[in-house]
Amino acid sequence: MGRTARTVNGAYPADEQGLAADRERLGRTSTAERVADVLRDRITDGSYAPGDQLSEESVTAALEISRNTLREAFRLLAHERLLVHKLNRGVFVREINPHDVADIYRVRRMLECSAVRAVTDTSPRWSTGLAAVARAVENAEDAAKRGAWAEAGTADVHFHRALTALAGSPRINELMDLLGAELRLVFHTMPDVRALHEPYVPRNREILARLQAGDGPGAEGLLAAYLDDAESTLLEHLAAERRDQ
Amino acid sequence: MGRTARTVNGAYPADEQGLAADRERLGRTSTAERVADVLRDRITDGSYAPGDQLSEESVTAALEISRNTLREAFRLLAHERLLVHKLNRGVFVREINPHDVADIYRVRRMLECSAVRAVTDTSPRWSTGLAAVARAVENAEDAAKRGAWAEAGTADVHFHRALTALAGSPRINELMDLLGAELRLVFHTMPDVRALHEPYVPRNREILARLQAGDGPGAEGLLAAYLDDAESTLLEHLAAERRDQ
DNA sequence: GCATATTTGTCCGTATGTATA
DNA sequence: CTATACATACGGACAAATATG
Repeated sequence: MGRTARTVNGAYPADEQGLAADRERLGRTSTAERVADVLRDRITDGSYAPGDQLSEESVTAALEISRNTLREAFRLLAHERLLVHKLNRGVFVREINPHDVADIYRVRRMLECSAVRAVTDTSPRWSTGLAAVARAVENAEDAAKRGAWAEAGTADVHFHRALTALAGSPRINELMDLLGAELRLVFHTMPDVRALHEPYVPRNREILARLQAGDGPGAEGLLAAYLDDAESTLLEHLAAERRDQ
Repeated sequence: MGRTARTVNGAYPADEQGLAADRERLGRTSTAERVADVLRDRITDGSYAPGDQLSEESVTAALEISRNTLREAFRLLAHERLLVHKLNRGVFVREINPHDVADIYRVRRMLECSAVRAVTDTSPRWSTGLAAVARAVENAEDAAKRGAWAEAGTADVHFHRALTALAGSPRINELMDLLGAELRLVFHTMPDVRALHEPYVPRNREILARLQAGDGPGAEGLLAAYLDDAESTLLEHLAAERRDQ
């Protein structure tokens, strides 16, 4: 997750004028934001399942905070689409439906393909960005070798985030973080994480190779195929799960 | 603004499972959201200028609401990037800098060009979307004829929103709404709104014509040139304004 | 359908911490 | 350095909506 790159206010350092002053404040967060961090981890690691209600009373008791503070944290996570706020009923862990998955991949196709297509040569302009992509590929390969498929999934999210980061846009990076967090909600319901991630490890390596050769459009073709396949896999799984219930 | 299309929770109807139940709740909003609506209007119409602080005390007194409720509204608007939240200092109306403008246009180029390029024929698949684009063009032409340049600016925002809406993605639509609101913050500092909008009215008409002919790539070329020019104009204005101060 | 219990929505008062003149 | 103003966070209270029996 690129979340660590964000500052206290959710903005990226480049957005601010006073960089030095910003760095000084980097470690400081409000209680609500720290609470949101805790809850976000619980949600993305599956401790809270999609559809679960987070009652104000239980969470305030567990974390020893006031209701007002917790409600601010809820707002933050609702904006990240990890929680849904139902008026007078409370907040619930977001449930991703097939329509959401289709839209997430629609957006990813637009953003990732645009970013990758712009790579048209082997100039050093892309070198730092491609280094991040390469690191993600290596991490995925390493995790796959060790059979750590959850870790491979994380590396895969990093890989795609690094691809869109080639565009150099703070707003796009932030959006990709949100989409990645949403997708984790789905990944967590998948029974066989290995089958989900294994095929994509070598394909990511191929995409990287094209980019390193300065062939953005070629990489775009592979990437589009990748995204279509990944979307189909998730949608089939969701349909199967719905039949079971 | 496409804001009217959004439901209480900020999600689009298509995101939810129970559409009927959703419609029932469409009119209902929390106090915090109604407060956010009021403040949003005040910000986008310029009553609050960029950089202004919105102190909790003055706003709670004016609107007769509690600080807790106001703080929830602040969170909403901070997420829309209309306010910036500075820890222990309060909330301020967002000030857009050149770096922001460059990024906004970078994102717009990616989204709008992708959406437009996908139009490859004259099939009815695009007809409803293109009708919305056409309406925006007509509204802009009508406003220009009457010399209502602020209105023409609004129609221009609608035009571009309608272009990206061709992609059919709720998430992209929402993102464009946010970018549009941010851009209004800049538009409002421009001294000559006529010079800003007038040249683009006929260019929008041209883009529409290409799309109606099923020539998405052709429209994309015109659109890219449009966005480059608009970005340059805004950046030059911001630079000039900075010199004045 | 009704009455009750539970939970959220909203407000207030206050104590503490932080920034700025 | 002090004083002032303001934001942060807490806890209690009651109203309003919802869920449950």
